[in-house]
Amino acid sequence: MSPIKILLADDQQLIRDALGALLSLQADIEVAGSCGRGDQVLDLARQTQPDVVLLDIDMPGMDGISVAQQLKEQHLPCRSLIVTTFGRPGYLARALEAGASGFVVKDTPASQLAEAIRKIHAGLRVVDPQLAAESFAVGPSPLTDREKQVLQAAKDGASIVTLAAQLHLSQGTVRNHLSSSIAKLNAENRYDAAHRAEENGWL
Amino acid sequence: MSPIKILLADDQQLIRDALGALLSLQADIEVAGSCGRGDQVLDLARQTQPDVVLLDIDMPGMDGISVAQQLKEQHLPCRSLIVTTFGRPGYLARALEAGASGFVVKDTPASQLAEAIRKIHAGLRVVDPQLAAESFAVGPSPLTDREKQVLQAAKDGASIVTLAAQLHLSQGTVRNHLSSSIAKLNAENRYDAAHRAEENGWL
DNA sequence: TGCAGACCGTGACAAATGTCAGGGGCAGGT
DNA sequence: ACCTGCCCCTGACATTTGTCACGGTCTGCA
Repeated sequence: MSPIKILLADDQQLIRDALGALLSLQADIEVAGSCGRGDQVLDLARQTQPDVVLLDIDMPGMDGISVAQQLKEQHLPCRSLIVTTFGRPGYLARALEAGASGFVVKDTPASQLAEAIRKIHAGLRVVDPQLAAESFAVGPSPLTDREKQVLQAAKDGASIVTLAAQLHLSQGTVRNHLSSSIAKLNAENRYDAAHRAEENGWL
Repeated sequence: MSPIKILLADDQQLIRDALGALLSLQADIEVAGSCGRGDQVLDLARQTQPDVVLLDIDMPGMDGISVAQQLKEQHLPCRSLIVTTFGRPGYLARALEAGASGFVVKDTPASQLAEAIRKIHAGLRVVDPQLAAESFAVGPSPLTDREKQVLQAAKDGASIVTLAAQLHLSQGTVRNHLSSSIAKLNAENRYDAAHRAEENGWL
């Protein structure tokens, strides 16, 4: 039987190298390539024809979930597995919608990662069980697109005028969006709201 | 020559396992143990007597910098190397003050990590050059202890009354500390200030 | 066609926040 | 003994922010 060819995408080179070393120890897994930018994955996948692509979420160029979606849409003959630091419910939901075949956090034991890759290669789906439960408990995002945008922009501590300028909106509108976000998330203020939304992976 | 014995401390098990696999490939390096909590490192170091301890900063129980300090203070016969995701100038300064022998970010190539371990074992210091430059450019933290505390507490979006209660201070005092922090950091408001302070590793 | 929901904007109000000018206490250094 | 710097508190003030009520546009759906 030929080995499972995988591709590694993570923005930290040490992690790429380390995961590569780890997975190469498995007799039935072969690392076909790796890169540190989301927008390089597609080209690399076309060149190397991997069976499974391991994707981090936080990457420059393009985030891992979008990459999974692109791989799906462009009918690349591979499946994707999200491997991320942050077990945020919203990420899981979005990843599955985007067509990812699996979702594990970076805190799982190495043996389970290899197992996950095999399962995905076999056509199964793999989802971190604890995260799945959390995801159901939290439910879907209550935020509208605009609210997401303003929270996204507010997260770093910009003032209203800055936000309004950035989004080409009036100050009043920005404040209304923020106000409704705050209400929906039971937050104390917009920063609290941005914080909570981010924790759930809704940004 | 006997191999260099190392200890791995990182909160994410997959990273521990992967780094272990990676470093075990080096003929002159041997992984003596690993753990995921800062407050377990000391005991483990006493048991396993490693030459070099690789420490992540973000860990439950105790952060990696404090662990390095403890190792130093208790005269354990080992040196410590901080291996972190975040290349923040303030972290570097604090790590060196705490007695760490090296500081690298997680996106250095694997070969350099092994080299860093060898150098540290040989008694040299290893510091990410780019980060060192940044550290000089940024300079030391301008914040007083109290200012650090209030920014720390403000970071997650709590209101003033909540902050005041947490720190057992009056609201006016909290606002004064925040105000001076904002001024020192050229920030727009306290969240912006907290954000900037965190980017520099001053929290 | 009408309705609901999301979007954009305005204006007004109350509350929270940032700023400033004080005052006093307590440590460390000259 | 004096000064300086940091801490703690107070009170007053202007600005920012959060909330609300309102009117308008557009889209999708029944």
